[in-house]
Amino acid sequence: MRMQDIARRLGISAMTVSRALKSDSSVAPATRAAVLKAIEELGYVPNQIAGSLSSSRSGFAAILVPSLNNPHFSETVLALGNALHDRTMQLLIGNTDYDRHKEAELVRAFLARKPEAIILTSDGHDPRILPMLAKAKIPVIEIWDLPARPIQHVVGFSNQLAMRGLIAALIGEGYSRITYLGEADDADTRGASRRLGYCEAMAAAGLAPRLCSIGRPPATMSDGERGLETVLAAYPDTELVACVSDPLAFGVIAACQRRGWAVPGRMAVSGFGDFEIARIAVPAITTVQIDAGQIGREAGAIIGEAFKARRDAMPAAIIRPVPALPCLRASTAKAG
Amino acid sequence: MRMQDIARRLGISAMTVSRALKSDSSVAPATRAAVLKAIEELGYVPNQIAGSLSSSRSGFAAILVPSLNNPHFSETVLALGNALHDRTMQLLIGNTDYDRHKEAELVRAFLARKPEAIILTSDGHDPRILPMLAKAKIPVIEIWDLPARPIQHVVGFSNQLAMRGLIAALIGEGYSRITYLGEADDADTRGASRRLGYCEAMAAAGLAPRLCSIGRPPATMSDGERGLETVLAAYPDTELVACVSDPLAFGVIAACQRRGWAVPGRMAVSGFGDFEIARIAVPAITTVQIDAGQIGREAGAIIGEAFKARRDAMPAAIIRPVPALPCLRASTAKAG
DNA sequence: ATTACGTATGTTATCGATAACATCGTAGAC
DNA sequence: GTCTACGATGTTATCGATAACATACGTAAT
Repeated sequence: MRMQDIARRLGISAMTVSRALKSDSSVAPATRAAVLKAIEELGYVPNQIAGSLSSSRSGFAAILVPSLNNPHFSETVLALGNALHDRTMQLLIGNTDYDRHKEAELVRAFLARKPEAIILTSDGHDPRILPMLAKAKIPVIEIWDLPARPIQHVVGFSNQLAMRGLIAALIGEGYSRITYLGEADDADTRGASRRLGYCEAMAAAGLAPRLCSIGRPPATMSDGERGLETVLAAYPDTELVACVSDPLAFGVIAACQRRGWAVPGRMAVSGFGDFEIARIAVPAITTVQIDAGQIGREAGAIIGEAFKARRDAMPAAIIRPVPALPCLRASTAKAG
Repeated sequence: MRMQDIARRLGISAMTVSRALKSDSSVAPATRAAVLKAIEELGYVPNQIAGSLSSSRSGFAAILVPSLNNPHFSETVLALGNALHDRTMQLLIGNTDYDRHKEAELVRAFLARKPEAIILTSDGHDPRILPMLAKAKIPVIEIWDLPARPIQHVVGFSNQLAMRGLIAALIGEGYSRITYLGEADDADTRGASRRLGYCEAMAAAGLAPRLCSIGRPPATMSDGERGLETVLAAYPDTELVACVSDPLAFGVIAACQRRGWAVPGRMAVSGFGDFEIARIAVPAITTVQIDAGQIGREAGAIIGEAFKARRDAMPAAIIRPVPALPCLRASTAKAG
């Protein structure tokens, strides 16, 4: 069924049907009512593929996340989806699985569908995507970090500074034998940034870095449970395990509790991200607070601004930092 | 840039370029190599919108989930995405937010993009989507439950039977003052099914149901933390809180621990779904085991079968049950 | 009364790839 | 050596909506 069929049925032209479906175009109220009624009765669903080809507006934006399973990214995706919904745009979601090659493949596949904007989460990209993105001439937004050399717009924070701040605060609390537990793979440069931040904070306090790693990202609760062994094998005198993320920290805490070790007391643990679990867990987990939803909303706002700017010309790159502050909780409390 | 441009550059026709990009069509190896080289050099990305309109194959499937934030659904989505990737299909993801109206809106919006299959997660649908789905003439797969009146294909399990089985097992362990904690809103009929299963198991044991509810779905850890109060206010003698999901159960356990109550011992808690947290938490949480990934993979397989069947005609509805068995863990262990 | 303009609608061309059909050459069969 | 068949490629029509332009009519301004 095509617009043509609706039109013929009403003795009007397809163009009028098309116009009746756009709220801003001029159609007599009676005509519009008749069209909508016919569409409803016939259960007609317009073919947006044809519409997109003709109008060269696809009506969606694409977002690539490293892991949909990560509640943080899904919260960002959700918030962005809602923001776009208000602009009657849909969101196409891609999962890169922390893999640059897969990301490049997805970028190509998505660009083939002509998104009106694209949001990238990982910051270390396959260099081949840059020319493709440039040619696409659409807003590109990198989120969840502050890349050294941004492609275009950015909404994020410095993972390095954030982790450095957290570790510095913990050193301030009196900890010194702090061991870092994170991913081995440098493909996740957010993880690498955090590790670097840890090293800097240690160095600033005159302490040697103590690094341990689980496998490749994402860092899961199960990784944390196993990770405690790794940490103790390498640095038996560890008094605080600084984890690359909250779920990993939760796993470490669980492993401690299984051994009958008090957290804090026998062992302190910190995370990163302020996942829900960090607030609910007993003990509550010291972490770095990030508002994942805000990142999504800001990205949505930038898309809106970019479209407005395109009309007025002058699409300047927007760098929008979001806060990422240490939040000390029970898991690293010093025995009072 | 169009295929035409690539073609002209090589002195061939656009059709040959098109063919060079399909691996199964007959093109001279030298020609194909030249085309691929030119495409690479020019950074050409085919316009799939035009391709879809022409070939009437959009190359993607759509899935609607109630909540992307729920790690279970995101695992299903992930597994399905991988399964489809092998068929060079992409996955368009929609979030219904446990809202039938929103679901209907998304179904319409997705169908406008002509997906080649559609997967629905919630089982209580807005009746208006049925004619639209029927007209679309594509495979429809309902997942995560066994609907009383399936639209077409199904991959899932009976939430009602699963919860009944779990509660029966717990009654078998010697519990009787079991209070159910779940969502209030009937829009989430999976939750309603589980509640019903609980009621049946209690009735079968001659016990009166003890129902408490948090707000509308999804049930979060925070809801669980608050939920303990609700339970104790209504049924102060509760010895086991049976929760609609694992995160909720975790919240209840955390609330108990904050009060200094031993779990189990002073209070037992069960969940549903076998989320990672159920295995890692201390104590590990008694739950119903579901393989969320398997549901996604099976759905992917059904899409494959449906396409094969379409060629051979005869698209019979496939009902594929997946296991959902009680798994008793420490959180409901009786003091030995 | 006439011009001008705006609203409601129709007509035609177009978006870019691909299906379907047409053509040409050449390798192998007899 | 001629015929057949198929592999490689070109040509044309098409998918369905919409942009752009065209038309017709009515109303307000002069």
